[in-house]
Amino acid sequence: MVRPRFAKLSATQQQSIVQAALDEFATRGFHDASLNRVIDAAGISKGSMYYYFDGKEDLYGYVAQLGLAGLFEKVGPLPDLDVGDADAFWAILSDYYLRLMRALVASPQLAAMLRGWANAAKGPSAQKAQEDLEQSSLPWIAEVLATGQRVGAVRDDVPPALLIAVAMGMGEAMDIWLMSQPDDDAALPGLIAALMSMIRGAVAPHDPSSIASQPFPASSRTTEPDRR
Amino acid sequence: MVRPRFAKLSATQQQSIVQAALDEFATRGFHDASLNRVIDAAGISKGSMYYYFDGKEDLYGYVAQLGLAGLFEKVGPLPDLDVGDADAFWAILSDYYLRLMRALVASPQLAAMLRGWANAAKGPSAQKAQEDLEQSSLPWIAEVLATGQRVGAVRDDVPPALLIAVAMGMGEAMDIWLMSQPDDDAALPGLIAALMSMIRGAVAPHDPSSIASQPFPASSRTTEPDRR
DNA sequence: CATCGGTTTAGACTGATGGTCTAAAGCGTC
DNA sequence: GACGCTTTAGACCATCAGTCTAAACCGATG
Repeated sequence: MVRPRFAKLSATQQQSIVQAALDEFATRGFHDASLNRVIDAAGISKGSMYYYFDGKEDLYGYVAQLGLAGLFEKVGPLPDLDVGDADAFWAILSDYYLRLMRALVASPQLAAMLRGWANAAKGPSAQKAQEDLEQSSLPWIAEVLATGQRVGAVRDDVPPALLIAVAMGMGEAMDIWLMSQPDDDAALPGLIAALMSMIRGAVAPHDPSSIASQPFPASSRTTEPDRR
Repeated sequence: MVRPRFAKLSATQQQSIVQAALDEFATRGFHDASLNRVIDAAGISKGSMYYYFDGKEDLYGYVAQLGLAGLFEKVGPLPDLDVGDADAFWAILSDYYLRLMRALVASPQLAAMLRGWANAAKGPSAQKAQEDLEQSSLPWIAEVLATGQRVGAVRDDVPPALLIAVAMGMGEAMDIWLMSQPDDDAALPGLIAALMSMIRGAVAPHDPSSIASQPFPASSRTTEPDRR
């Protein structure tokens, strides 16, 4: 944990450390960030750094938490969701999420830092390996989705890249969850069925009357076609 | 890329290297795996290792791809999905996924290795920092889900832990996708709406007649209640 | 003012990492 | 047997996160 001593530092000194850490973590991700560089940039000695923080993770945690706290302060607390029916629930949640993301987009450094925790954390180098691995599964998924759209099993009101990203996110979460379950072979089919019903729910076309979602604006279909 | 020279090695020597790498990566995750240990375990010299592989990521990529190839060989290719209506599409996909996960569960080392790429990769140490970070958001999400269930906005036929895992996976994917988009403030509301409609689709109760999902077996509700 | 004691800083040091490099050994071919 | 390419060995490098000791600082007390 952050040592309480840190709070006793002068505001400017606190900020120079936090800023140095933010810069480093945001640009290089957690894994490739160098504590030594942070120390240099902050203009303190190694001894001082370890006097204030338990280590790299501790520093990251502190800075991230600080950033998040600022974010939530800007956005305010989550409104009470228990005020009406399901539609009201989703409307409130949607609005809050929008405000949150707007605030996050407004602080690119924090965004980069948070994004980098699990992902860009694998620095520029290790990312290549993952890309290679994903490259083999990505066309696969894309094709499945395309087929799904053809047979009317998959919605087409959302940019395909987003559909793929979310589907992969779901898949990853499910895989990890499944792998962390006791391998009860008998329970597996039920679990898989539940998982697929969730994916289906997310990805299947919706009855427009039951879900009042405004149509997706075609303008922002400029979704990094270069990324492949 | 794996140097072609590697293929010229004797099968036993190839296997000793692959096995050593698999052991190391599976037990310690990518990040905490030590190439030096793999080299020792495989009984080769550093020079040889770097003569056959470009580096750590390369080795990981090769071993992972090898494992995946074996998996898909066992399971067979994805059947043609374009054979009927949406229901057929989902039925085929669901069945294939089930077979895939069964095969994966049957090879725990490969499972551990893949799981460890992004997640357990952060060794025992770094995990704590992430837990701390998630700890603050997890109860938050859990509460939102609970409220959602109360107002009928969230399904309750799936273990809450799974619901949370998948919802967080979706959220993470969306956040990263959103952050990687050009910040077109005007397009944001439309995007968020699309995202929320996907989450809603995944997480909302389904009309049982439209989605023939077998009810979730209450037996396997033993989903690590200790993890909190 | 002097001394004492806790707090803070400095930075040398440790053991480890992934990766590089050079020199030698192996070995097939002429 | 000698040449020349392939393969191996392992010393070496920069860098990393983290430890540790000794000095500097500084307020309180005599």
